[in-house]
Amino acid sequence: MVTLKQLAEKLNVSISTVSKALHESDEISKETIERVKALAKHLNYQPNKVALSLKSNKTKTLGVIIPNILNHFFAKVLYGIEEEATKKGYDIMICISNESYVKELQSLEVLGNGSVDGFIISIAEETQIKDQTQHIESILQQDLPVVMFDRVSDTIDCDKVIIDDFGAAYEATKHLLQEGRKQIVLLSDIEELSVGKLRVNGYLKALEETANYKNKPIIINIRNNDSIEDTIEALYNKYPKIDGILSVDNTTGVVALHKALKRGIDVPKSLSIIGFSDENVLPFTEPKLSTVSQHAIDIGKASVDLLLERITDGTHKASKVKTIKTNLVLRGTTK
Amino acid sequence: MVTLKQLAEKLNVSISTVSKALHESDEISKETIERVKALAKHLNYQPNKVALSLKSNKTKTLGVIIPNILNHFFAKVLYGIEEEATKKGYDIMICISNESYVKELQSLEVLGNGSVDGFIISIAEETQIKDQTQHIESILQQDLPVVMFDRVSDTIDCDKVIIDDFGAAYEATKHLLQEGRKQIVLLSDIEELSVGKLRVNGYLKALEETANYKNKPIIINIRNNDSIEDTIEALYNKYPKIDGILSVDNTTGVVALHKALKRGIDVPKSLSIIGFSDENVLPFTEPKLSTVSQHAIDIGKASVDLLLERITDGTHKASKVKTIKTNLVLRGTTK
DNA sequence: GGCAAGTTGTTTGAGCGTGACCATGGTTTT
DNA sequence: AAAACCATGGTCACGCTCAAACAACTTGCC
Repeated sequence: MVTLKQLAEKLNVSISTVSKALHESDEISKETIERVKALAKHLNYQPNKVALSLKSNKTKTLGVIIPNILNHFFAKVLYGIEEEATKKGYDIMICISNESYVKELQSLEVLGNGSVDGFIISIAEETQIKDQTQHIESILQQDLPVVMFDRVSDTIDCDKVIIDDFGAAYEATKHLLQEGRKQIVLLSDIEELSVGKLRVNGYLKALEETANYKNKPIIINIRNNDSIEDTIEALYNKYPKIDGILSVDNTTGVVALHKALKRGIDVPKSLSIIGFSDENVLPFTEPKLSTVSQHAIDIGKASVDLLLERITDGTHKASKVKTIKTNLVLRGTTK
Repeated sequence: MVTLKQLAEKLNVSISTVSKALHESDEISKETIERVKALAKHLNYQPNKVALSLKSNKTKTLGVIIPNILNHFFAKVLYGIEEEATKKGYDIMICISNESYVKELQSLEVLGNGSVDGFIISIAEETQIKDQTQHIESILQQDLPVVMFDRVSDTIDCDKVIIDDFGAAYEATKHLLQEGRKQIVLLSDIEELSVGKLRVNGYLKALEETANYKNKPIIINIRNNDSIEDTIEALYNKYPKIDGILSVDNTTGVVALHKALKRGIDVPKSLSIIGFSDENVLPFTEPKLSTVSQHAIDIGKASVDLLLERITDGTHKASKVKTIKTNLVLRGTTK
């Protein structure tokens, strides 16, 4: 890399003259500025980012910790984060916790050594189950701002970006009820997560509120080692009268649709399905799956904006929680 | 952040004593080492990574530039990159080119200012179409090593990780021929990419070699704005006798399967389908899609290994090209 | 005309946090 | 007393920015 020193030597001026010239300081004569700039351009001088970071104690880099990059939701949030960060002149460093508490802890430690100006994190399943928060508190104590998204912890006081999981599931269930569905099942492979629980509550609330809904709520939790397909087959066998499905994750709804079609069930005439999937599954379904759209890109964007605000304004202000609106996109699997 | 200076002040010793003590130098007495270490631990001292980088001119960070994080193949490669880099003590900085040449160029420039020790890149579609390489050459000239994966450029001399796209498509086509298929269609939504072209060639070669294959090759290219579903419907209408499909991307195969089933075509009895999809689509298909497995995680891992080797050994050695083996995983959509 | 005061353009120096290297002063050994 | 050793301190450099100092002029004023 070309340095100021090298430019200075070639031009027979001091380092700071070069520095000031490149910043177009009015302390420097126009001719000198021209000479310096010409050479800098010719040699393709670029200010060394590491040196700037050391001097300013700012890295212009954000640390991002996500549980699983193979989950399309997180990939999409990451997309939003990258886009917004780049737009604002920030780089991002990525760690994937792989749903492991230890990996998450290590990632925070590694990036906490001055590598980043702040963190955006969605916590690992293990962290959420064990309700571990010390590692995040520790980062906050070092005055490094943290923004949590989607999977947040109530015990940590920091900025957060969430969707209204309760409301989204409530609204989706209400829609199924309005269609006149009499036996609505909730499918979930995210039982352990905060968002999973909130969505279940939204579903339950909607059913409770509906006086003429006679059946009991049916909640099917699919755990990591269970076969989604077998579980759903079993569901259809056990409840042949099922006429509504709310899938609160991004896989089970699609599988439920395929299995229903295979059984000759008429979707949406005799069975409505709503999922929390993303548009990426749409080419694979027919009729097209109706979904709760979570605006993952907006979640990423909002997380960056909150974090940058915090980086600029400091840690003294009260924490903000931003709720990204969801909307119910009715397609072919609902009436 | 706690610094050596702060420790030194509290302990009433010099900065260099603290530094040496933390490195367990034998110039320092055991008691002092103990005292220093105790305080360092108590205050959670961590060496400032930026200062180390400035001093050593090494960042222990790798720059990763991928065209599209929402593509499951790239997400999976990224997973492998992250895992291997972390294992080797490196961080990664991510840029998403979004298939745009300009964004790719900017990313290289931004991270090339001393932020990273090397790059792992899969070039954008636009870059590949325009055959732009100057920006990458420019990075190489700065002695920053570059490893290209999957979408590589023949005109650039650097380490590369590829799969044997030609061979994989050849082998898959051969399999369809061995099943006795008489009219095999190739589906692609990656016509413009080097890998897409190689896969087409593998398909063509296999057909050419087969003397008793009478039909002409049929290649259906689906461009960005085309509807995959409409194109495939049209295909089935135009060629009712089609009995084999090779999809060289990760979407069209699944769609072709669904459309075939809907038409009542018996898969795999009267139609075989092989895709280049990843396992993530399997829950959504029945019968399960037979695929060419690309070992994306291994590609990521190999890219990191090649890059670290290059970082350690310098840029003088001849470039390496590593080919990751594919294998044909026969599932339910082939006989 | 002479000299302080201002103007202009540049250089010097300090410091960000760290570790390599060299220096110092005190004690012990030969 | 010279040599060796020990524990610690001091200095420098990495590349950069910024305040302060400085040199060489030009003005202004009596």
